Amino acid sequence: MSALELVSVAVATPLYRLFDYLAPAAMHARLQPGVRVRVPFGKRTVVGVVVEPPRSSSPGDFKYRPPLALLDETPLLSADLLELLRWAAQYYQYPLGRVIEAALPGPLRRGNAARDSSPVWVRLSVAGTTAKPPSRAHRLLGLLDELAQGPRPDDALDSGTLRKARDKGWIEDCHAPPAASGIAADAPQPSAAQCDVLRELRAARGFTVSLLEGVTGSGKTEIYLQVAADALSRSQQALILAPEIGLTPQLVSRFEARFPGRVAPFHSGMSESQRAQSWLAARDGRADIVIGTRSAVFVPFRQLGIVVVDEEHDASYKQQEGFRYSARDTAVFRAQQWKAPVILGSATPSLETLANGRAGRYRHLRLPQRVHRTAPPRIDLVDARGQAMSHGLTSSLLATTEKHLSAGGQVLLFINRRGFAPALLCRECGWVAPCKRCDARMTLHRSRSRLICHHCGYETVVPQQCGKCQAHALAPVGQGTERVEDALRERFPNHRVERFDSDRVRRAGELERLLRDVASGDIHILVGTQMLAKGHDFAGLSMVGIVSVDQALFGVDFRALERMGQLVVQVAGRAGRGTEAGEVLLQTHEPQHPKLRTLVEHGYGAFADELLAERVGSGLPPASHLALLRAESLDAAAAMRFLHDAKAGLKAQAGARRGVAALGPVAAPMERRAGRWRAQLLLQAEKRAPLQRALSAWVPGLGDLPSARKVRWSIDVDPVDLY
DNA sequence: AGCACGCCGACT
DNA sequence: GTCGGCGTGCTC
Repeated sequence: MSALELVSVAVATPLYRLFDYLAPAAMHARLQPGVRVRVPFGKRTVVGVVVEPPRSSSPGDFKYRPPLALLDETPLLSADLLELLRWAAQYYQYPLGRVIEAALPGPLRRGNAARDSSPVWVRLSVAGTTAKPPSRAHRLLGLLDELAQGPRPDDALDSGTLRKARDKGWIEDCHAPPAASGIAADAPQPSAAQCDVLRELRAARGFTVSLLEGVTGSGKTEIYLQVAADALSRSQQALILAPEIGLTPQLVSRFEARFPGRVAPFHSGMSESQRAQSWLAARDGRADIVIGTRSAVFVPFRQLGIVVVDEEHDASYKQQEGFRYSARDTAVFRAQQWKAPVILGSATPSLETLANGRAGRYRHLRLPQRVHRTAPPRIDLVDARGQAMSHGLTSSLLATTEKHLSAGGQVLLFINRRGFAPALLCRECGWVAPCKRCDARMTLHRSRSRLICHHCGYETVVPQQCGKCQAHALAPVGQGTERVEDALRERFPNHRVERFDSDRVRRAGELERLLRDVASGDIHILVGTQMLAKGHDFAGLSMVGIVSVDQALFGVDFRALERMGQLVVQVAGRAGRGTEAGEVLLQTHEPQHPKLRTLVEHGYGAFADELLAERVGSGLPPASHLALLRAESLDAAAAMRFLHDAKAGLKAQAGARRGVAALGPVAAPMERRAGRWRAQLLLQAEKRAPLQRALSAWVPGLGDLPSARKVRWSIDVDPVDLY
């Protein structure tokens, strides 16, 4: 062995390569893959991760620099985590250093020690139990009172008061009370359908993927709880993914109630240091169940035994910028790594997952019945053609709303559009207020008296005159949540109407507060966007009105219809009280649209089958595999030029592109956005392997094209939309 | 991405 | 005479 060895280090840069450092003999044994090092990088110092075992150097290697410091005694990233990250970097064509950066919680990414800094617990000392602080020392008294109930973690208490109490000798550190081992006894008796599903799941050995199809309220969460219990009883851990933080608290509390002290949450609503704690707790086996959003799929485990992806169809599992991974697909890879089963749960499975089920790659399990309710809601179409409309609401929709309100029911009206109106039109000349930075119309937000572009955030005051003919004839066209909210307030002045969208519900906790008012019956009419479509159970909701889905029927994106169907079924699922089925009305100007008819007459399954058949016919996913090279630039022609060069580069790679078609480049459906001109090149392949081969040979060199200088580009493997 | 180097316009 | 614009080159 030579005195100096080379180590390959992944550094967070956009470069598709590793960097070698020359390590002194004293470091060799400890420079194992997964260890973090502080290294000089250009003029900076950065934290990198060793990704290859050290190898011997040759005399010509003097150009390399030594690492400045070794940051871990034992690898921070286990071999299996590193394997996962390497797979993701390869599959999604993103530099390994940046993949690692995205997978590590902030403190660990910055090189902080990987130690358990979970809170110290404190309790009353013997002296503390009889302590008599002066009655004016409110805080001190409060602390002693609280500790009289039992030990508390110090991070939940005021540090100044703690210090005073420590100085007096009234409190002392202690161990955290042991987490209740095993499982709280309140697991309900599973239904017959749940028993069938559980029997199927338990019969499986090793890696299997199961699609668990079940409507809202069919008891999917109980299945997750039971399979997690199975894993825990084998001393294995569980990973549970949910699409949004908004839904995680409920899931966390149900798991926390069943498995006290054994759950580690992991989502963007937590502080970075809390996330680092959960990450380390799972890695070291101190936490048995990790529940989190997308990024939790990269949390390391000591012994992973089950993976659950709830609402697997949800688009938020796909990261839409930077490292564009799919947490659902990555979760499947993880389960395979651990030879563990994975459950993909949904009432409205994605076409990808359904196709895998039809092909026999995934098992398809069903929970057909609602546990507490009878029939799933029927959806009735309301023909809006020729009907009198008031702010987008037909008189029949309003009449049904009135019927339910007077019967004491609550009503949800769904519109997938924020603001008052999606356009401001001149009735004289037809001019529509445009965004000056995008190929888009400005949305009128009347409550704030602003025009706002929903694509770039650009805002202006509301103009009084037409921008073209100066006429004072501007009128809002179409409707958003604000307008429907106003219309309902006017029509039902004695009922409380609340709006649920990201404008109204800005701060954390606000949604919870409003939902409490819904639960208590204070709110009678809920108007909102997809925020209302997910998760929340509304016990008193007897009617759901879908104001419009017509844009989706003619949407440019190939997934527009699929998403429409999922959204409609999810929103419709909110309706129903106790054992009464709810009433669901879907208002449309296209009541004869064949897809809409299939959806309401034959249900999501038949609807999905039709869409799948069409995808096969048109060669779109899941019948093919796509990768999208996007580029944007302030210069109108630069993005297109780069994509042409990129395409020429692909064609030059003779062998590599067999089985891969390159379509375009074409201007993006919205060519100008936020002042940038955008274009895209689509790669399409029947099989994944040739696409992957072509990408690996092609993407790492794209940044070296001279025309890449003037553009921002990105590659999106398995894109969810083509915008 | 950072960060530095390098070569041409409006300011104390 | 300089401060600073962003083109272009490099990162073990």
